[in-house]
Amino acid sequence: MKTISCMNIEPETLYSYGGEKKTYKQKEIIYREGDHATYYYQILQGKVKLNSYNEEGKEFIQNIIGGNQSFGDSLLFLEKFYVMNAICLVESEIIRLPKNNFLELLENNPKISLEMNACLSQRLYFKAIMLQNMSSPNPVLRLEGLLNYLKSYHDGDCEQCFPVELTRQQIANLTGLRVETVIRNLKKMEKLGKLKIQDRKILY
DNA sequence: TCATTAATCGAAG
DNA sequence: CTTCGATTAATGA
Repeated sequence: MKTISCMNIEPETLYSYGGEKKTYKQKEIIYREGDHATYYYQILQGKVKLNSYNEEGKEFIQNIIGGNQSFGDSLLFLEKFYVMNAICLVESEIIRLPKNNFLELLENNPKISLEMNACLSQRLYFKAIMLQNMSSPNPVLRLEGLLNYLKSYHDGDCEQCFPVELTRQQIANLTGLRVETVIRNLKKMEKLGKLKIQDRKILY
């Protein structure tokens, strides 16, 4: 399984185009739903959550991303507004580059531009798979879909040693299930030998 | 030690 | 499946 390194531009390159490093505190909001997309963001360290809320006020997490990954970039080629919020789960170091500078960077660096295409394609691909799994009425399938998705970001090739660093609540918000349902089905999957649980840590 | 947050469980709808 | 209520474990001030 190939690791998704979506995207990882050399920090030096970003700086030379006017990128600036910024440290966000835990729970700090990077941008909100409805804001204009004006920056390209790349995480150096930390964890960022992309979420939105449904009409009942329940949180739905679109994704949780970590080091060396970018976000907010899919809208840089359009004149649209964000459809989700970006919030730091922990203190994070993030480089942000103004939209126009980013586009200029791509123009001058065909190689990076190509990577960008590959990156966006890969996201579309996994989004499609996620969508299928998440629309399943079977909770085990939803969980499996999410776990496969998360694992695709992971490097190792070993069986059942990929640690899922999410709380049960986050998994619930990611799959649209309730915490209890997540817990119960995770146990069911453990019995089926699909994953292991050690000290509450999920190994997939 | 007190308070808060996360994980679990059992029972009912 | 979800909701409710209650217990227990883990973490931090």
